[in-house]
Amino acid sequence: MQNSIEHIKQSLQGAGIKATLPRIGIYQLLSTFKHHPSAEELYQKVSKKYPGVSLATIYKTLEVLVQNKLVNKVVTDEDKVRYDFRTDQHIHLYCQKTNKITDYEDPELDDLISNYFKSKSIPDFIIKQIQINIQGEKQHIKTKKNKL
Amino acid sequence: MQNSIEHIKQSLQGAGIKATLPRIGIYQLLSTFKHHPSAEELYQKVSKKYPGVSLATIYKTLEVLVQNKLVNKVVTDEDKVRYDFRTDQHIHLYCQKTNKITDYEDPELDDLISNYFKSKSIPDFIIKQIQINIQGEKQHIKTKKNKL
DNA sequence: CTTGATGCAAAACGTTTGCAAGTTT
DNA sequence: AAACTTGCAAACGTTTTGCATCAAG
Repeated sequence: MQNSIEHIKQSLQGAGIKATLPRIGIYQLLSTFKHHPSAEELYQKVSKKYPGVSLATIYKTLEVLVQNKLVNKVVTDEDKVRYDFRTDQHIHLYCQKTNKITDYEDPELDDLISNYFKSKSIPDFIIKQIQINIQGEKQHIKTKKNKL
Repeated sequence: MQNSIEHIKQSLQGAGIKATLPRIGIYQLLSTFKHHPSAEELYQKVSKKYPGVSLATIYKTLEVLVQNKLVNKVVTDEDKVRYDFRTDQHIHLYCQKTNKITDYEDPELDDLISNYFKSKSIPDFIIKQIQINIQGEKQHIKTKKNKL
């Protein structure tokens, strides 16, 4: 299993940081989300499994994970920062109804963009990263009486 | 002149909000920037022309402008929110050296993306807006001994 | 004159910090 | 045992709020 405790532990140790219980819990939990939660949401969820973990530890841990490139920060129009288990280049879908951020996989679009910038460069600007965010509304399809 | 006091006043009144001195000052000042300043930066600059304007008013005014679609919010990896005079779809360049955000005009890329999504849609997701941000480093070209 | 905007100071919010006590290696 | 991590509570920086005063329509 990809995100087993053992695997999580190894990721942490591989990054050269101690595999403490709060870290394992937070990093593992994050790996299970399809959306990208805030520190507060992680705190709520982690607390269920590991009661006593403080919010400060959530923040400190997330910062360590980000510094060690195990996790990515995601900013939003909202106040709070979100965290993403994935650190590779991908597209984010922002649902304006639920405020949830999810991933969108589209290698074709990735290619389109990167090919475009191979031929065209921006004057006096060295491109390090191209970020694409798609805002919109997720449709929650019901099996019966489909609202769409 | 595009961004004259008169023109600014009309924009405010056209949006149905009172054209007060702080609003005129803030909105006009914002129109003159090539980058996208924070509330604090606007406060510093506005204060020079209109001493006595409070930071709270800057925030309240910006919120009103955003609500009335005269100004756009821009989020960054940093703590603070930035504000953009332009409300039409365009690309942002984030300079990682100076933390400045500037506009990048590329109708060709805009077309490329919008054409792409005409043929391809995202399952269960209604696209409202596509945002492209380019992170990188602005090169400050010297006249002689060009570093590039 | 009516309505809505301003300024002030206080509060709120997410996030960070210092430090003593506790864990991991 | 050494080095690092944790929890707590207090501090932080940005943004918001309540309310009395003031300005715009």
